[in-house]
Amino acid sequence: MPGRASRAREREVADRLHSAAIHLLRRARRTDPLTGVSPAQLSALSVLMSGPKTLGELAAAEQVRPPTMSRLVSAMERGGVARKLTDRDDARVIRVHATRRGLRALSRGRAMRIEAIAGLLSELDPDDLVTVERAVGTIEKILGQRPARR
Amino acid sequence: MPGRASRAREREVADRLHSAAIHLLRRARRTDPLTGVSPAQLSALSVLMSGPKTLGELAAAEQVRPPTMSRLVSAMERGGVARKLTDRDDARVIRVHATRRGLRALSRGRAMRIEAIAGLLSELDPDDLVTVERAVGTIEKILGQRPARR
DNA sequence: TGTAATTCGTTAGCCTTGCTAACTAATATC
DNA sequence: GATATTAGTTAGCAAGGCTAACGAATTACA
Repeated sequence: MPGRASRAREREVADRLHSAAIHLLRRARRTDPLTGVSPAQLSALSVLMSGPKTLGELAAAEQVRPPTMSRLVSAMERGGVARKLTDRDDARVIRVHATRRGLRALSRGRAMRIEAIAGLLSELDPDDLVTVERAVGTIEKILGQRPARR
Repeated sequence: MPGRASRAREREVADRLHSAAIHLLRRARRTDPLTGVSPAQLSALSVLMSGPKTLGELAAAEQVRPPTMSRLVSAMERGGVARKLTDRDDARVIRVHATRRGLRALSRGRAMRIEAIAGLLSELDPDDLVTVERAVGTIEKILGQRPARR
């Protein structure tokens, strides 16, 4: 079990990781206005890609409150990228589906962000790319456990 | 010079890196409401930590437009975490200083975010931590070049 | 020197996306 | 059947992003 020296190391890495994540995302977001679909909608669509979700599930997946997701989904429906269907067994429940148009918008918008980041990564030599890839796997792992309540 | 196969690799890594950054920051931000200082202010303060900056420099460093930074700095001044001083040689220029109170708020708020991330990192074995550390260095490097115009 | 162009920052006004509080409607419980 | 719980919505607020349009100061140059 690690002691306090390693805790300081973790903090230092955490600090730099935090800052790198912020600046990386700012960079990636610069393409968003070109998509016609907002960042939050894009992110919700990426959750819906794997199939319909209830509004509550979607809010939880996106780590926002139900009212926020409610409004977002309504905007998505107006924009034609998602549809709300009432559950047939429980009339309180809303199932949210991505439309074909939504999925197309997703791949377009996402592609632009990814392309922006990939463009940065293309400046790396192969070893560094491997390092980044492994680190991402690691971060996915630690984010994956712990479900995330506030 | 890399060909198209490596471009596909870069895209795949970019995709996962993007998603990991989003989820990591969401996690880190959960402590923000406890600080009294907003995330954007915290981030600006961290730039000012290294010394005063003009408003334009600060906007560029934070990758936002001047009006956005103008408003943010005004709010920071109202909140007592920064001060605006007119440059003595060029009266168009505003130099922004962090106040002592701002620096204290920075270390408090930042510490909470960092602690949240460090907590995640503490689940890693030493090898994985080294990998993450190296990857962060790499990402800092590629973000550092290219000044960032839209 | 005096006019025109440029630069720095601000104001005004818009949009998106977070939140909480308070509500309605539907279902479950006792 | 009354009560409690659950799912979403509505209303209203704040933060933080943007563009367009502007004022003031400085620089360039005819």
